[in-house]
Amino acid sequence: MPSKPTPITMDAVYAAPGYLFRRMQQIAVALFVEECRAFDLTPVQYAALVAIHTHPGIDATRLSAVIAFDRSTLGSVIERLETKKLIDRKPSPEDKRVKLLYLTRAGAAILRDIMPSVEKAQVRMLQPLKPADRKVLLALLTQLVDLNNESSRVPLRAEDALEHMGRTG
Amino acid sequence: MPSKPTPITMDAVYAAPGYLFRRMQQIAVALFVEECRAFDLTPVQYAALVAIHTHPGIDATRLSAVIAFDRSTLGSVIERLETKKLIDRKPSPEDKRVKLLYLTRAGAAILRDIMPSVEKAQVRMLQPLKPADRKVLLALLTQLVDLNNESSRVPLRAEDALEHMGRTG
DNA sequence: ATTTGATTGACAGTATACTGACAATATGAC
DNA sequence: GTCATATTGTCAGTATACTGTCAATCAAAT
Repeated sequence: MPSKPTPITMDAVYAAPGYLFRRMQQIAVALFVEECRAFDLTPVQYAALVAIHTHPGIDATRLSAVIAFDRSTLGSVIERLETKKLIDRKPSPEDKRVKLLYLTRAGAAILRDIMPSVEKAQVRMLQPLKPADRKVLLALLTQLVDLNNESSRVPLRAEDALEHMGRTG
Repeated sequence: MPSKPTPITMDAVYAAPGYLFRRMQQIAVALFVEECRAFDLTPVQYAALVAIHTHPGIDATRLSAVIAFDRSTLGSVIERLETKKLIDRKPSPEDKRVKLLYLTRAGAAILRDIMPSVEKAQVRMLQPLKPADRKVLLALLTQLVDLNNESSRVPLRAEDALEHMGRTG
């Protein structure tokens, strides 16, 4: 027999995981921006800086794999970081297509200084839950993101994305 | 004594709730778009259609409160829905500033037809988890979004947002 | 060596998001 | 009735996201 049609109600929207993830993401960004206002860095820019810090001399394509951000989007992010003089872009001697990314002194400094604020924002996101529940949510969310990795447009390719990079960096 | 500085590693980024929420939101959108490709509707457009369906004659400001979307953003969303002839915008007889929103026949039809695909996408998002874990995650996420409501730029104001609407709609 | 195919960074186009501002309009105080 | 204030929709500006395309370049096959 045919299954009954889903009722069209706002409650169905409010209870949909997709809606909840969207809301939570917006809340997360709002808290991050609020805590880090003094540094004028967005969550994306912050993640890019961390990745360049831990992988000096990475190129844009590999950076996009390491933080799972869209390659096209990353272009403008990198441009903004360069304008703010937080990173340097140097042409690769081995591959004329590639531009290698490095933190400037200012970039390394802002990254060091922003950490406590970033921490505060991350704590605030889960603060309303009981400590035990925070752990459960975080564990399940980590699992879910990992298991859904291939469903995203830009799957995360953490360290293995760097296998083919030069050994000099 | 001073607390030790947070180490700057990618693992810290990968484990940060804000990063996980961003990833999961991107995955959720990708799955929604994939399942609903035939209807050419985004998650945001879908939510707006549902809200207009359940609140015919709502105006843009109240719509933004009911689905917790930014008022500025909603302007272009409404415009796109109008271009697709899924909604009508009629001036309010009571308030010359206000434009009231209604589903067209095509809008009501697409909403009815898209429901199974939306359902499928929502199921797929949590599919990788064990059934019991899905419930736990959804419950905690619902709680967290609710408790963080005031931290978002556009807090959700569900039904009470409609208290001051005309009784005619 | 030349051709084929893949990769890199860039760009154009669309769609959320948020900030801050604005004119038109409505509401309340007086 | 008038003035101060608030609200509505709109717009400009910035920042992700994703799609698709492109020239330059590289790598691999022959």
